[in-house]
Amino acid sequence: MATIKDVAKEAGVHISTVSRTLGGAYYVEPSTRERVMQAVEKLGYKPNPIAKGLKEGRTRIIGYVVPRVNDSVFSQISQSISQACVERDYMVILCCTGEDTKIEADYYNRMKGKWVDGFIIGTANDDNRALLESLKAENIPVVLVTRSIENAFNAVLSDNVEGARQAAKHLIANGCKRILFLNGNLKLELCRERLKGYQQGLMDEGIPFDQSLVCNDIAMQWAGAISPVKGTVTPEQAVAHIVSQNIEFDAVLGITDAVAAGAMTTLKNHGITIPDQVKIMGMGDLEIASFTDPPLTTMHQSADTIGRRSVELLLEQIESRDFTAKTLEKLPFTLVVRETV
Amino acid sequence: MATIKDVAKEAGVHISTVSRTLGGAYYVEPSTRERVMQAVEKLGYKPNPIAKGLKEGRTRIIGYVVPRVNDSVFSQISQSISQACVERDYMVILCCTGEDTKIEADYYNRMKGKWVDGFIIGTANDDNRALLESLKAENIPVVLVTRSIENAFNAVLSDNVEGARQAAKHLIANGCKRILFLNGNLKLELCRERLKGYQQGLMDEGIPFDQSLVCNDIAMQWAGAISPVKGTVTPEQAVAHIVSQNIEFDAVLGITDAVAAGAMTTLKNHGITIPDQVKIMGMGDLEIASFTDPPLTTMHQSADTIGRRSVELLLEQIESRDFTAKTLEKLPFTLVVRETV
DNA sequence: GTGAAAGCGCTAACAT
DNA sequence: ATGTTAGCGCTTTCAC
Repeated sequence: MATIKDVAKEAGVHISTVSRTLGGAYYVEPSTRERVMQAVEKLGYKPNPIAKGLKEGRTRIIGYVVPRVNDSVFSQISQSISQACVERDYMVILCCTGEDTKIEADYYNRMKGKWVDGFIIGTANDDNRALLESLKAENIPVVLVTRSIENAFNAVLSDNVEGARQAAKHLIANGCKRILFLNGNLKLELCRERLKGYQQGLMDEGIPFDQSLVCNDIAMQWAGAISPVKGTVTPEQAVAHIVSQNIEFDAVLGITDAVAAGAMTTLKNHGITIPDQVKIMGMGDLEIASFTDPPLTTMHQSADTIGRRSVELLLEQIESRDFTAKTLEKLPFTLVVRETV
Repeated sequence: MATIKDVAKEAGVHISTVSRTLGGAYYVEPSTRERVMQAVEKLGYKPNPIAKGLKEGRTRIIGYVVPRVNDSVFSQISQSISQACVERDYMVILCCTGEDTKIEADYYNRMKGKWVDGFIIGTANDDNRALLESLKAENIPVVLVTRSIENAFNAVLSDNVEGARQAAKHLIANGCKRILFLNGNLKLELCRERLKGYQQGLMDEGIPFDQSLVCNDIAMQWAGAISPVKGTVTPEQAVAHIVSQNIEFDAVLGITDAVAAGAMTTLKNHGITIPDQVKIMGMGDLEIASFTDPPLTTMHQSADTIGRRSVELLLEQIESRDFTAKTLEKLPFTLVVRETV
């Protein structure tokens, strides 16, 4: 690897001249510049970003923290984050925490300061809030994705209340009156919000809320992707339980597509026809939604936009060196009608 | 952020003493060590890995290059790579190329040398071979995942020939004689190998190979994940075409689960029953395989193992500074019988 | 307009 | 056993 020294020698100038030539913001004699550029070309010189970062106190690296990338939503978001960063000449350092707060704490400790210029974080829940607060206290730029914590942090996510509300209303508009809501862990603001939206949808249409139609703590991801999280129930188990209790319902709203798909499987196994006897909706619109039978009607979440906006927001802060802004961007869901409603 | 200087001042020693205390391999007076450790604790000091890397010429970062992370296989592999690296105190820098060789070339140029200690690469195809060769020529440790290029590079991947062969044989064992093989782009060694395995399976069982039962250039991923790749056909289109041509077949082997699932949808739309009239198999055993109706019989690929082994192999090379080893690890597929065969 | 030199945080060879 | 110092590759201030 050629260094700045090699280039300087090759061009017969001092290293600082090379640095200035490449830095752009200085005037160098055109003929000198020419020679330098030729040397750069010849040696295939690329400035060493580590040395640069050490000097400048900036690295053009961002830290990206998620529970797991093999989650349909995060894999989509990761993709768009990666692309957005490539375009802007930033690097992404990935950390999958598996929702383990210790691993996460460790990562922040190692990365903050000199390693990364800021973080994009997809792990926000009630457990790691203190961690996030301490990042903020140290003035480290942070953008949350997919999840938020009150209005305390920059975040870009889907409008969960509104999305769930529209889902409920779509179901009701199609004649449903008793909608089973398969929810995740209420530690996640996301789950609390979707629950709220579900309730609002009911209320909008004058349908009474029935607590026995809400199941919490459903595993939100495909079971194969993760070792089962304790305190969690598969959608299949939940639906089987509900059915065995003879609780009446004419629709299922899954907090994610995976949940809806799981529910669908169990329903079909019980000989319940979809959408005739029970209608189903998911939220997310990810891969499986198009492969279930019948294909799943769901609320489409713009994962790409979430990813792209999060890096825009973060880099804006980093580059302006202004960490005071607090933006909460809520992107709309859109209804995708397939065949389960 | 506390630096080594701050710690030295706090402990009343020279910075090199701090460095030695932390480095471990040197003897320092226990009382001194004690004071240093207390200062470290008090200040929450973490060595700056950038400075360290600059000095040592190593970064404990590995570059991870994939076409896209929002691909079921790669998202699984990424997850296990990330975990394996966390355990070993390495960082992962992610680059999604979108199969764009220019982006890829750029990334290597920027990263190699001082940025990363080595690469894990999931993009190998006939187009970027020169790029990979040049990495090798520069003595940069590389491990290929999921794909290989002859035996020219370290690689860990599934045994594609054997996997496809077993799939074909399983179909034949279940009475199939005319197996439609929906293949991807032959630029990928992976596709060439699976084709070969398919043919071997046929041969093993004395079934004649019929070229008209092979479709190449099928899009291997879920269409929603990516903008359609040109020169590519969806499995749905391919099957519709075959059916319209009245080509007879009693089974479909999809090069991936997504392909098999797409085929299944089209068949069902044509009123063909599965598995009665046509049996279906995929390869990979990823999320969608459990959600199709009927659930897909497929060859399970151990994505986790691929990820974990690839980092083990890479770090072995990096840490031994011996880049001459050439390991080609082929992991077995295992048959997962569900309901489409 | 360009060269010299300091310094970013750290490690390792060399003194003491 | 510990302090001193050079140097990793780069940017930037200061001279000339």
